[in-house]
Amino acid sequence: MGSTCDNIYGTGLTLGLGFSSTANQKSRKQAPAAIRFDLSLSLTSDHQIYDQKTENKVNISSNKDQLSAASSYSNGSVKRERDIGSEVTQVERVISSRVSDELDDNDNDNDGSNARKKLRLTKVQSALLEESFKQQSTLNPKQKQHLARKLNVRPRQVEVWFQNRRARTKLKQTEVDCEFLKKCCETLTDENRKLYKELQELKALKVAQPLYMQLPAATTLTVCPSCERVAGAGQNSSKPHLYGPFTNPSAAC
DNA sequence: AGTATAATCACCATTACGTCA
DNA sequence: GGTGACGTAATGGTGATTATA
Repeated sequence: MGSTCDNIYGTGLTLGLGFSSTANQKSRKQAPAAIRFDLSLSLTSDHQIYDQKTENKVNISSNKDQLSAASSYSNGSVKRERDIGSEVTQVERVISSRVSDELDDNDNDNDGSNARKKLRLTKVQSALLEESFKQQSTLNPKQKQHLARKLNVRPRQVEVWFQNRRARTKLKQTEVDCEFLKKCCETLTDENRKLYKELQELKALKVAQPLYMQLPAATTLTVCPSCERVAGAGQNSSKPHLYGPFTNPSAAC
């Protein structure tokens, strides 16, 4: 066991965690992780994170950028600790997460720059994720862990992939809905145009044949049950049919 | 039992990286 | 080789819900 400092802040390293120890309300998700990190982990003099509970040590770089990246990734695994329900302690999870994160950093961080590294999933990984998504679009923590192990990626990456996948699905569905509504709108506009035209024809008919005005009061315009048009006497089939009380509606068409 | 606080999660908007034409 | 468009991995913020003190 290496000699330990009282806490990580006693090392003199600037961690660059991106938040202060007084929890920022807008990023309260991050603050607790920082507090736990502070309380349960120490930085040994030989640049190792030391967990007093499990007596585990993790080699880390003193490069503040790497520490910062590891912290943000470990944050994801800390917050899921309660739901996983395994016997592994929370700190062990932090440690193991950090180990894998560190490996990831080593894989990706060749130049030691602070640039965001974007991992490209392989076709096999994407296919497996897609397959899982087909079965269910959300994963519980256990499934997430399992899938992450299977794919050899971080659980957070699986989580992110599913989140983005749901967003893509939603976007596609929105496009489909939009297209459908557009068609509905076109149909209704068409229908409206036809009805307006019929109305104009009826108005013209009313002016040309004032006889209708002399019909008994009981006379009403009726919709022809066959063609669902307003029926009119003496019209051809393409025009509205108007029939009176003594006209056989079925004969109108 | 009611309340305040913290933790977790899904969702969303946005950013930034990798690829391709 | 430079560049813009595009797909998508990753990030940060927010509201809702749940657990805990």
